[in-house]
Amino acid sequence: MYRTHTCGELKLADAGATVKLAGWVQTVRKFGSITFVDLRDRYGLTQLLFSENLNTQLEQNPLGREFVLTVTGEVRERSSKNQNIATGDIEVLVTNYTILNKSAVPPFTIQDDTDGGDDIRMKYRFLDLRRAAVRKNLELRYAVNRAARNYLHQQNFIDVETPFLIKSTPEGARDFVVPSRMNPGQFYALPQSPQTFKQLLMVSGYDRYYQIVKCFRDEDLRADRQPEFTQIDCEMSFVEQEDILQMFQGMVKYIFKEVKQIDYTEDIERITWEEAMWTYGNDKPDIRFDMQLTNLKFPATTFLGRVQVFKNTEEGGTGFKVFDDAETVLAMALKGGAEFTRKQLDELTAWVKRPQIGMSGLIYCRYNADGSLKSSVDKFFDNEQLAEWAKLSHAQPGDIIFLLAGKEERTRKAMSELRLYLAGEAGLRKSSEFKLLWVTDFPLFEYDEDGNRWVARHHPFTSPKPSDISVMISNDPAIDDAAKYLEHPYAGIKANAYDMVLNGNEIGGGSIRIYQRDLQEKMFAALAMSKEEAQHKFGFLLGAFEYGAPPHGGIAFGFDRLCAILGGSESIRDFIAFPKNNSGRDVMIDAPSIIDDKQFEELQIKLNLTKN
RNA sequence: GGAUCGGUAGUUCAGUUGGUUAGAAUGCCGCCCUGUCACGGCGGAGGUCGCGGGUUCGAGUCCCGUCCGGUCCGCCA
Repeated sequence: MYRTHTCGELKLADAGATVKLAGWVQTVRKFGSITFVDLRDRYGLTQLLFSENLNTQLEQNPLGREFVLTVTGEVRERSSKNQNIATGDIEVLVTNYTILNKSAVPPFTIQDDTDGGDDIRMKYRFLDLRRAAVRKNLELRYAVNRAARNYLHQQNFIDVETPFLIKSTPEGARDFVVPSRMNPGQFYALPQSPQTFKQLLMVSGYDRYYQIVKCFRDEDLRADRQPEFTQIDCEMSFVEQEDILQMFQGMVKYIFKEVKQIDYTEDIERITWEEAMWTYGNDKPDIRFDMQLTNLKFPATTFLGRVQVFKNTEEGGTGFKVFDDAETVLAMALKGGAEFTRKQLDELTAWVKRPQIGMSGLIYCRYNADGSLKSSVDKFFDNEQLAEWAKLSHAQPGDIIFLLAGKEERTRKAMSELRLYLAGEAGLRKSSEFKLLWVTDFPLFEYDEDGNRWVARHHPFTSPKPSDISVMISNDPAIDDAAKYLEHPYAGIKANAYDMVLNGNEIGGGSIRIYQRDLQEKMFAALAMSKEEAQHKFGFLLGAFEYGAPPHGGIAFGFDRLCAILGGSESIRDFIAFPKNNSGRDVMIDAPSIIDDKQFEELQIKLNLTKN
């Protein structure tokens, strides 16, 4: 027997007991004739005391960091206790020890505040995973997994596994493909999500399905995006949007309670996509803080019924060319911002001019504590006009108002980024505070100017809002004049889709699906997919819809991202045991890699690299 | 595909205007130490400054290219 206890469980009450422990040497503190060793395992640290009778053995078999030991000894109360660790009241007086395995000197210290950088820690991830800080993240991940399963099980969901080797349907993200040896020249694709399979399970009558499942997308990575990632994938039959929202806000609240001991009792706010874009310039707004946008000018084609503050050029304009030429002008007040120095404002201006943001400038208007207004565009606007901006953007004395002008989409995005940046700087984005939000009523279609066709904003199985189904059925999707796509009836069709947003991150998204063959065919046609193409790619689904498909809908949560946010981190890599790096590589096992000629031969594949 | 930051001792980093033998901390090795827990004290070893080219009397430092890593834009139904 290697051990009777773990390194995290011995307490003062165990004093006098003879125990065996096994674990890794964290530190050796030699002290003349006695030696202290901190022994570590998954459960904690226990101090071992080697007294002088073991010195001969220690000289012959010295201990080093990360050596694997099993020790026998007596639990004793410490003469000087350590309040910082759970086992700090006791130590184990070692009578006998065995080195089970030696260790090379690790390239970085295996401690919470390690001296290792990301690069070296990823290369030696198996050592990094020994650190309590990383282990806690994986424990949190397991807790979220357990909570989700418990909740869904209680709600009568069944976990059904779906295949990983499926058919490529190049719609949306790029597929990872796998060559088939037995079918030369043909390829499987790895699923971007089990979407069609879970819909088929609905047709099969499994009316509540879930799976915590790997999904694969061959797209560029980010701190919060990996090529293989995990979703909590769910689908239900005989449901409307409201049923789904209730069921899954219940799940998220349950996870908060189980994992973070947070009672999220308040109602989860809801906002339509259009409202979100109008108010926050973003379809996944962070609502932990206010700082709403004020639309002073906007294209007449959108947000009908809203009043523009700035006149268009045809109507005389404002005299300020930047505003007159702009499609959109947005304003946003920042609390206490009147204190900003010229240097800070210059830095903010440089910040919005970065290519990633791409604005040509930042206009500000100080609302000083004494009530006076001072703007960077004073010569174009009088005090009365500045006062109106202040009023519309709900600025108070002591605040500053920022204005951005330009093309609608870019300006919205820029202001949204500025909002998040300023809030972050002001400490309004605390990782310990959680705020959920449902975003609903997304547009069903987006217009792809290059392809002169509609593309599905969510995916092609998303149903329109019930009230928009007739609009879709009775109109031809064809567009004659690309410039006037916004006037096409399809531009206004809303999807029966919803996203769950947590602290400005999309953690889940789903929709009520199409379950009638004719509507699904109309959708494929709208996406410029021929009948033959639709039959080739999705014939199995269209066929299944003819055999009694029930109304159904579902949602998928980004499991890694949810864990990261609950753990207070920006990066999902900290919550994945063996993540990929920026270029999609696993630097520990050095994958991907070249394969043997024999493998190419079996697959009847020849390389034809066109670059390098 | 693009932007940007970084690459110097095992590790994390500093390195001034281009100028003598490239430093610190930590880790590692040796000696000392019976109550430490970030132990302490003394001593020591450890460097192809990512790689290639260029400018220069002289390059860690400047220029060009390239590789690797981080972050972001595009992309991610």
